[in-house]
Order: sequence, then structure tokens, then C-alpha cells
Amino acid sequence: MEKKITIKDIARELNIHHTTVSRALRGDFRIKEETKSKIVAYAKEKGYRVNQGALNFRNKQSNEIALLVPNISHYTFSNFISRVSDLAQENGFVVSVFQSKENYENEKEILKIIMQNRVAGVIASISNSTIDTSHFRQLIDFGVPLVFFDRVCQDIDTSKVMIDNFKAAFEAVQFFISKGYCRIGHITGPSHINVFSDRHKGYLSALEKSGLDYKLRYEVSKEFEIADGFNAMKKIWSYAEKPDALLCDSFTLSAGVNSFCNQNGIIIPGDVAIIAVANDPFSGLLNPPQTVMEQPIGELATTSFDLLMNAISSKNKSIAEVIYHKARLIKRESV
Amino acid sequence: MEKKITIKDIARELNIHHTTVSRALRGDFRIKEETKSKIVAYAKEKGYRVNQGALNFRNKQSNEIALLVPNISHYTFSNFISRVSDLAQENGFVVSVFQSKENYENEKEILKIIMQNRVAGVIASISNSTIDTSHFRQLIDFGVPLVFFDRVCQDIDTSKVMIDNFKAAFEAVQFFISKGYCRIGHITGPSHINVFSDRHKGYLSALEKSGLDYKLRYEVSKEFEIADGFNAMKKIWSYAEKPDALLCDSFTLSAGVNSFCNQNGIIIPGDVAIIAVANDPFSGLLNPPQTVMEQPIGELATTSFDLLMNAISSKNKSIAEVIYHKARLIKRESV
DNA sequence: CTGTTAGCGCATTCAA
DNA sequence: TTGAATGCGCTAACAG
Repeated sequence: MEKKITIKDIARELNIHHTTVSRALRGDFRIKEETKSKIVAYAKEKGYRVNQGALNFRNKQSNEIALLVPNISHYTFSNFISRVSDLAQENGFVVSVFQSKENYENEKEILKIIMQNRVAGVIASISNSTIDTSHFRQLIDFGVPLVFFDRVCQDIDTSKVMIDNFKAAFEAVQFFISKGYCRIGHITGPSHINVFSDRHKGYLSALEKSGLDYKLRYEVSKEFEIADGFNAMKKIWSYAEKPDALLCDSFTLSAGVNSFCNQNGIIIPGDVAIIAVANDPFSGLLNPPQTVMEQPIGELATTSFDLLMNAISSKNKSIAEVIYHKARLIKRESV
Repeated sequence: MEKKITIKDIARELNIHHTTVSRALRGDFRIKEETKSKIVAYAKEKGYRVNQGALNFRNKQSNEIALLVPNISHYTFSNFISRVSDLAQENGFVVSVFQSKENYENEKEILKIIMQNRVAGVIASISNSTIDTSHFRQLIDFGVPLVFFDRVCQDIDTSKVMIDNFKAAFEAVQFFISKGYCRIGHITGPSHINVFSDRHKGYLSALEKSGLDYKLRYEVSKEFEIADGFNAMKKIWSYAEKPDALLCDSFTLSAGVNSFCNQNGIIIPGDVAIIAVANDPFSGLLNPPQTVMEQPIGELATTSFDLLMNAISSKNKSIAEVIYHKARLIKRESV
């Protein structure tokens, strides 16, 4: 950054004190109209812009919100980022983004950067490999307002915004059952993550309620890419006792499953039915169009942002809220 | 942000000068080993972290890179952001994201915010509705290093990273022709955007080379969502002279086209063949799997980031480079 | 090896 | 209605 015009430059040029310039530029009502308009005109002419960094420094605050997600390019998260970005802009904040790539060490590193940058607050969804949560505790101890969304740290007392995962899975499985499926499997993630454990509980509960015996839990613990779903299905389809329905905990995973099926002549939903917990707009364009439990990401984003704003403005006296949004079954042709 | 420990706090507590603390913490070799370790130990114990904002202020520089894209949640861009985010982290930068939503006024507003925030540099892809480019010129005049990618301002002298759009479209059309298609249409964007005009030139050139008469240019000037592609195809399929092949300038558009076809019994590629210029991993999962001209977004991101780093470090003496990457035809079943 | 001084851009406090 | 003084956290230049 080269030298840019400052209030002192303006003051010197106009033979007034920089304090006066500062006041005029912020529209202080005490400044004489004449002086004010002279200053404003000159500032505009010279292209003066307040230095936000200096302002933040001076005021010991920040206009930056950090967003930490497992993977920026996954639609669930890019959609979330998009929404938060809009809200942030409306509220005078800037959003910086970080991705853990499902890697715990990286997540820790990112939190260090975030603390160092003295952001106003953080909205985070934890990585699949995060078991120890002390780095988040450290963040809070450092005084940074934190809101978790979707994948949260259960043992940390801060605001959390989730979908009702138990119910989402429960209803998905009930739907399978209502359609006559009885060998229902669950492709999920590590059980130390709330999202996956809650859904699996919902899955088991629905099974139990209907007295179904067949159970299948397949855990993917990597990056949740299409290839991981593909490989999961490859493995599953080699089992002696194959499922006739599958609940998939992410769209990418289900897309991989779909891909394996299409490539190997496995008919959806004839051979195996599929429901994905997803909010990806392309789920409806798969072959066949996919039945999904739709995650209301827009609502998650709005709520998360609101809670963070509260936490930022009310500081110490803010109370940790835990909010659940409902997923919604969208019936298409994969069941 | 509440009160956090500073080097002065440490200095006071240890009865030494804060300059010494500063030096010790940065590993200055002149500080006595004993003093240094005492300081480092104390700092660690108290959870001291350098205030990046103060540092930036002091050094008149920033560790923030701004990324401006039309839409964060579109895979092309979220993929780009993801890649740049990784590179930024490796290089000690933080990425803040902004989306124009294809809206010119919003884009202008964002550039103001970016200038105000004194970012180290900007990587941008312009909105479909951007005709006047003076706001970007203003950004450069303000001294902010700028690299354009994909959708660029032709008339601004700064580094640009693109795909060879003429060639991409040319080869796509040639492929259609080689497969016997002869009524080839082009669903594209506003012609004042390089991406679309270059592709349309490539399209026309390939047609001309083969002496094909049928021409169809359908312009989408909105947000490039799936619905826009859907509506485009609805319109196109009402024409008397229907195309037998379509080149689509984005994945979302082609997904909408695909959706309309599947809902209306239009066979792909029997009734109409499709190629999309895209890099979305789900293109291969559509029904039928989609033939695409794949945009090398990862390469675009890497190159853009490198050019920005050059521009940031070499300042005034940096030369604007214009770099093209090649798209690659991936043959699947929509042709 | 360590301390002193100064200043980045700005807004606040106090004084006039 | 305006000015003067101060300091946010940090580092560089200079002095010891």
C-alpha cells in the first residue's frame, strides 16, 4: 500500500486541525456548515477514505467475522457462506473464510490465525477429525464470540445452531419403511460428531419402533467427496446381506453412491432406494432425481449470524442459545 | 473485544522495556538468552498473541486479500475461493469474500468497502451487469493490486487470468459437428463480458469453418441459476427451428436445460445434445452424464494468486500479465 | 545487550 | 465552533 491521504493531510492543506477534519467527515453537528462543506469537498476531491484498519485499531474492535468450515467448495458450506456474506455486508462486517479440510491440525492452526487477527467473532462448523475441542475453548477464553453451526462441539458452552438431526434421520427412515423397505442402511460420519451420532440414533430409533432387524452403519471418516461415497457403495454392495435402502449423510456421499449404482447397473430405487440429507440444488437433477431431507441452510445462516451479532454486541452478558431447525423431506424418485 | 495482554503488559510485569519484549518475542538474536526465555515463557503462560491489526497498522500493510466473485455458492467460484484460501493460508494471508450477485451497484459498493479496508490486494471476476468499469479503475488508482480472473474488464490494464474461451467454444462446436450435429445453438451471457463474447466468436467461427447455416444465440443476463437455464430451454424449445445441439456457458444453465428436457421427454442427446463449459463435479452425475469443456479452475486460482503476490510485493514495477489456460473436453453421454 | 523516542491514522477528552 | 493533547499496540531508528 502506497501513501494515501489522511485526515492530517487534509488538515494541513486546509490550515485547520485534523480533529476538526475528523469531526467534519463524520458529520459532527458542532462543526460550522461552511468549514464542514469545505472539508468534505476537499476530501472527496482527493479521494479520501477512512482507514478502516486504523479505525479498528483505535476503537479496539474489528469489522471482520471469521467463518470456519470443513470445505468451502461443498455446496452446504458455500451456500452458508454466501448467505452470511450478504448479512455481514448489510451490517458493516467483512467475512473472512477458512477451511479445515476435515483436518484437526489445520483447524487448530486456523484458530490461531483467527485469534491473532482479533476478529469480531467466529462462526464455525468443526472438522470430522476433531475430537479434542480445547482449541475452541481457548478461542472463547481469548474473548472471541463463537457460534457453532451444523457440526458443533457439544462440550463447549456457546451458541449452537443445528438441524434436528435425530428427527431428520428418524423421518427419513420412517419414510423408507412406509414404502416397504426393510433392510435400511446408514452411510454416515464419525460418531463423535453430533450430526452423525444424532442421525444414527434417529435411524436406530425408527428401526426399533418398527421392529426391523437389519442394521447397517457405514462410516466415512475422510473428506466426504464423491469418490468416498462411490467407494462406500462399492464396499456395501459386496456384502452378502445387501441393504434395500440407504440413508446418506451428505449430498456428495450420496452422489458417489448414485454414481456407483449407475455404473454397475444397480437400479435406484428398484435395487436400492436412497435418501440424502442435503440441500444441494443438483440433487433433483441426478438420475434418478433424488429424494432428500433438505437442510434449511439459509435459516441456519441467518440464525447463526443473528446469534453472533448478539454475542458481539452484548459481550459478557450474552447467553448461549441452542437452536434447532427442521429438515424437510422432499420426495422425488430415488425412493 | 475485551482487554488482551500486550507487550507493554508483559514488560511492566517483568520490569523490562516493551521494546525488549517485542524483540524477544520475534526472536531477535541480540537479546540475552535468559531474558528471552523468561519473556517467552511468561508470554506463553499468559496466552499472549501479537495483535495483527496493530501490526498491519504499524507496518502500513495488510494481510488480507479480497476475493470478489459473482456468486459464492456457484461451484466454479467456491472452488476458486477454496483453492485461493489454501494458498493464502500458506502465505500468511487471510481471504475475505464478497459477492456481487451479478449486480453492478453492489459491485461498486463492495469495491468501496475493499478500499476502505486497505486490503493487500484483490482478485475479482466481474458481474454480468457490469458495463462501466470505472470503479475498478478507481481501485487501481487507489493503489490496490488487482488481478482479474475469468470475467475480466478488457479495458483495464492489470493482470488477467482466463481460459481460452474462443478455443473452448470452437472445439466444443467442432466436436458437435464431428458427431453429425448441424443445428447448433449457444446459450450464453451478455456480450459485453469477455467470456461470453469470446465464446460466441469461437462458436461462430467453428460454424463458419464448416459452412453451417443454423445459428442460435440465446442470452441469459440474470443470475445464471438453474431456473434461468430451465426457462431458456423452455423458450428455445418453442421455436419452429429447434437446435439439435446446445453449447451452454455455465453448469447451472446446462443443469436447467437438462432439467427441462427430462421433465418434457426431450431426449439427450437424441433430440438435443449438450456441452457445458463447466468444472462442476456433478456434471458427470446428471442424466445423462454430461459432456463438458472443463475449466481448469484450480490452475486459474493458482495463477491468479501468484500474479497477485507478485503485484503486492513488487508494487509499482510489476507488469500486467494476461494468461490463458486451456479448457479440456471431457466426453460423456450428452453428445 | 537493552532502553528511549517517535509515529503509523484516528477519535476521545479536555480546554479554549 | 475549534484546537491541543493523548494513546490504542507495535516496531524501527537511534542511543547507550
